[in-house]
Amino acid sequence: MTTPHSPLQNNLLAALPAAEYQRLLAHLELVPMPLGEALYESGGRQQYVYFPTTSIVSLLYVLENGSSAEIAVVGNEGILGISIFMGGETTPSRAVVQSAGYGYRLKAQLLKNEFNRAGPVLHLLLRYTQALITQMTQTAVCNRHHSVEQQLCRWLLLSLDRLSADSVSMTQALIANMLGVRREGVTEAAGKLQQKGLIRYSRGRIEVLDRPGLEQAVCECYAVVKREFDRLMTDIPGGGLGASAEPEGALAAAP
Amino acid sequence: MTTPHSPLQNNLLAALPAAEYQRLLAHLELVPMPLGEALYESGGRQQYVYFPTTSIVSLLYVLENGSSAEIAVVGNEGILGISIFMGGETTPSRAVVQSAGYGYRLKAQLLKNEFNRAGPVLHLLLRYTQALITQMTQTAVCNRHHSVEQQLCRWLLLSLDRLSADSVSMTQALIANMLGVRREGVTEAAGKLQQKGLIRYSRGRIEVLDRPGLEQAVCECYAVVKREFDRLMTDIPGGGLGASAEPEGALAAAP
DNA sequence: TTTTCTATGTGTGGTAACGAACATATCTTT
DNA sequence: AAAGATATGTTCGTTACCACACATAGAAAA
Repeated sequence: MTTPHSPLQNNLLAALPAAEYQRLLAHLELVPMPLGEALYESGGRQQYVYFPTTSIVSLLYVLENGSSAEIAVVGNEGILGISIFMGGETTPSRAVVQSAGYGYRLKAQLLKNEFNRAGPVLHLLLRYTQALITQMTQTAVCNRHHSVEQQLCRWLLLSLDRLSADSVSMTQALIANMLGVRREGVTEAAGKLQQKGLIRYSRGRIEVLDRPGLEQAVCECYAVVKREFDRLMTDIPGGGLGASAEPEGALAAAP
Repeated sequence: MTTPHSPLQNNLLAALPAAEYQRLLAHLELVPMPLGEALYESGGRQQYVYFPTTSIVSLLYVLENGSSAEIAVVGNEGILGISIFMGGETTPSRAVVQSAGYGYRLKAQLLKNEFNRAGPVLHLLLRYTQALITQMTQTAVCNRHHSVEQQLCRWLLLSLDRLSADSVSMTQALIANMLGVRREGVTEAAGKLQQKGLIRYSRGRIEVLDRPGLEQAVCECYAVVKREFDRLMTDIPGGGLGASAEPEGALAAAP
């Protein structure tokens, strides 16, 4: 059986005005994203940006001693490779596929050109980036103040939102790696959640049995992130920062 | 005695091409930034953006239970109010003056207008934002993996860099609030650093005695952040910092 | 001076997470 | 069915940080 794939499964692409979408469409390339694949390495130049549709990708920072910490999760709501348009070209973090699936990729230069038209694409990407920033900062806060159990809840809910599903394939060891904690810590936390009847766990598959219950158990960090994404990524003002459209200043960068 | 103030003490303003700087200059308003003042509240609409010159400002997230965590530090290298041009208008965090001093403020709408010209101001601000993102993500990593002592070192070095000084006025209680740890934890960590002869501490004043030693004691996080700031904020393609005094062109982006 | 803040140092006991080693369970392969 | 691999569960001693209480010491005010 073949699932029908469409770039519109990615919310950012789906939010583009028709003209911009049409311009990009021909250059979007469907690619499988197998578990564990590294889309970007720390400091590496990025040839493509990725728009996940059915996959989830983690932004990870790997310490010198080998341990790691997740900085953010990106799924069908977002894009990988923000440093392309932010101007830095690279970042010190890695991007690793955390849940296998598909996505579309686009040559970095093409996105840059589109961004430099200073139109709706720019505004959409910047709003997304701000939402991503919120996720990152909330990760910092959560790392400081909340228990492994709470963080597991947050991670689960954020991941499920990005998969539009109620179960995720992921071993406890992998999750521990993302959260930057011990595998045993995840086992213990997951055990507690299971006892409470919130999830069911079995060999690399987590099913959420009681989503409202999970949302009860999670720390405030989840809601903060979710609220910001909702606020920033819906109700996008008609393609203009503040003042109404003023194409006079639009620049540059020959398409 | 009157210290001479100039907007050029802020690196972002100093990096602007002459034309852009001239446009903004008349609207820049010198303001004192007293210790503890909140420039922005969580979720509050922001009327101004701020360019610190001799002050440092912390971006803080305050939890429901009242404890807090610092997300980033902004000094004379940066700007406060990135959500103005990113498009979200607000953020869930607060901005609190951590070290008293001065800065220049600018009406939010004026910066927005300048940003929307999609010229060098846009590129400069986005590069700065990317550097800030690195600081935020590294904070998340550091919170997860490093000791209070290491984090104190990082905090000290980042703050001193932003003050261009070798001492900072700050009680241990305040620092604890920033780092999101107990005051006693800071006392203990500071005591160790003092024993090692790296700093001298006395009633709200920290002097760095051995900066190389501090850089030895700090975790990798400091270097990662510093390196990114250096990389992104110097050698800006198409004008500004690091480049020769050639304010022309500037429209970057198209190689 | 003495008093009164405020800042810093210290001590005690509790807890969450850690590192390491090991036990059990389930899936895959032969 | 047996063997092997992988995933999960459990235990134990250790450590870093916590919360709370309280002691000391500078600075400022009386």
